[in-house]
Amino acid sequence: MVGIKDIAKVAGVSISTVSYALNGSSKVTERTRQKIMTIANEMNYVPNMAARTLKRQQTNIIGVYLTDYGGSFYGELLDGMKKGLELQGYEMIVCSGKQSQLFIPERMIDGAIILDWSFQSDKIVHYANQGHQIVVLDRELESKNIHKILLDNVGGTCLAIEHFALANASKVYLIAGPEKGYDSQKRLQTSQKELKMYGIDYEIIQGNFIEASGTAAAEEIMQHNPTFPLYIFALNDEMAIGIYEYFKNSSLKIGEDIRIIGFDNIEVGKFLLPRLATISYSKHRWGMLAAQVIIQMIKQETIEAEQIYTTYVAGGSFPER
Amino acid sequence: MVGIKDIAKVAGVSISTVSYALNGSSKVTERTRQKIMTIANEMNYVPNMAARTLKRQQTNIIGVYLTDYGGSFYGELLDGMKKGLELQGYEMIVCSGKQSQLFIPERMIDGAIILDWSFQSDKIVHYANQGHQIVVLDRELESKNIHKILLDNVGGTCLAIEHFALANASKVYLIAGPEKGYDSQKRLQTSQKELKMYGIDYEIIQGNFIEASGTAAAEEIMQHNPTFPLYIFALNDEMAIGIYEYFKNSSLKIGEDIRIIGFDNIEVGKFLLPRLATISYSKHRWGMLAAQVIIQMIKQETIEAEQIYTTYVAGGSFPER
DNA sequence: TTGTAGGCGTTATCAA
DNA sequence: TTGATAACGCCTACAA
Repeated sequence: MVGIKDIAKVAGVSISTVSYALNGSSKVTERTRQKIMTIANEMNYVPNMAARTLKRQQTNIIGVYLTDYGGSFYGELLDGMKKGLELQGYEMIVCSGKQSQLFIPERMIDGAIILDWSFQSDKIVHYANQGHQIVVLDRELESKNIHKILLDNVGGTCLAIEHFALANASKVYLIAGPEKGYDSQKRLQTSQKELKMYGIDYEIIQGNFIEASGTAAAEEIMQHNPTFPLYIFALNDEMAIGIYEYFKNSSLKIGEDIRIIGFDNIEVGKFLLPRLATISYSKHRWGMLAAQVIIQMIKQETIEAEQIYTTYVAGGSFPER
Repeated sequence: MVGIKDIAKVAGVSISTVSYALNGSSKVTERTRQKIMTIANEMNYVPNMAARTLKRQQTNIIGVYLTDYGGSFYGELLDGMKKGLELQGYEMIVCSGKQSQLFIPERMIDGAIILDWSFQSDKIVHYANQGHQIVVLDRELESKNIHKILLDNVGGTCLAIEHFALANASKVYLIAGPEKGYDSQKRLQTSQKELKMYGIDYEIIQGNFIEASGTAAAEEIMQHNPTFPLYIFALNDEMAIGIYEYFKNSSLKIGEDIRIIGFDNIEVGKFLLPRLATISYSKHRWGMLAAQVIIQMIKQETIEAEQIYTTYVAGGSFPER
């Protein structure tokens, strides 16, 4: 492996001169710099990250933690983050799982963005207390070195319930997400509260935010001999897709007998037939914002609290009257 | 930050004793080890990755390179890789974009798995020649330190074309993927060759493997006043979904007037109405295999060439006679 | 069994 | 303007 030492030897200068030249210091003549740069290029020199990190005590890498890589949800969000980080000269790596959580105390990354309910809150707080910078997108955590950027689940849920009310639904089935999940909890709580307010009956079916659980939920509902039209609020789109799946070969028609609203506005929702009505928000902006905030934290700049707002997207799965 | 030096001070031993104890060397008494371990835990000691890497010259991290994070394609593949790597005590990070390609020469990662047509082949070869271990999933590259695990595009394409032939199609529209992409090229070439063999007429519409290009392709086809039923081979499922989108509000029905076969068997295909007929293969196995091979390369073990085989998945979008 | 010391590749301080 | 040298935190041969 070629290091600055080798370059120094070839160029006939000392290693410190090489270092200065490569790092654009004004302490070397333009001529020596040129010479050294040329040699470095010819020798395919690339600085050793470990050595540089050890000395600098920073990596310029931000770690993003996800529960898993599945689901069609993450794409836009990650693209947004990446763009935001690139703008500031930071790299992004995407991780998942317990082991890679160690990157934080190991100082492999300068900061972490977390959207991973399997990442325990006390661990996050623990790391933050040790001085690591963390942005959480999926829980409320008040602590030094932690900032949160949350989705306005309450607003989104209210929008959805409002539509059920306008449609004069007498009962709504709520397909819930994972019990530990923040977004999931928030959506469920708000749904219950709002439905009570409108005096609408409801029933909760436990799901876990993946398609299969939506299908299972639909099956469960059907076993209860429900009355039609059936009103379903799937607390995320993936489960709504699972519901479509269940009724695919049934004589019951989505948009007529079965009326569904989802949440998240994932890409494929718009390709469903009929289109899935859902709650939307800008995942791209969410990602950009998260990137911005983690950098501001690292640079010790002041940060203003932000939230991601939602809108209602109409679709044939929930016809307007 | 607490380092072995601090632990040594507290424990009243030298730093090397601490190091030995933590690394499970047999050069310390069980008692001192216990004592040191306890202290280390109490002090929340975590080894500094940069320092350790600098010394050991390896990170135990494998980098996976993707073109982007979008698309519902990657989930299973990454989960497979992660599982395979975990089994061997390696961590996985997912990267995208030019900048992060530097992780390779910087020695941030011990090896790379590439499924990213925007990663230039000559760069890959260059890195490999410098001794870096690389597995490619999206191109044919014969070189030292490079192994490839490819999808059997030829086999899959033959399966699809065979079905068009069996259906007595007289003309097939081929919706192509990105011109630079290996899988895309392979599928297109094989399609042409096979269709010629069967004496079936065809027309190529350029796409780029994303949904929108499928919709555009459908529009283009319709402007040609085609005869029905229309036979379409979408070289990946995402574009097939785009085609569904186009005909959603049309009087033409998919599975009757429009007969489609896709490629990849992505999750959502089975939720489409009618189900998308497609070419399937195990993404999970592909990921596991890639993980296995990169580790074997690092450990200098012998590796046997492998390929990922395909099967045909029937669906209402292409009714059997 | 434990301690001393040199080195991994860079950066940065201080002299020259 | 350049060069010698001491860190950064950890590992490990060698000495005690």
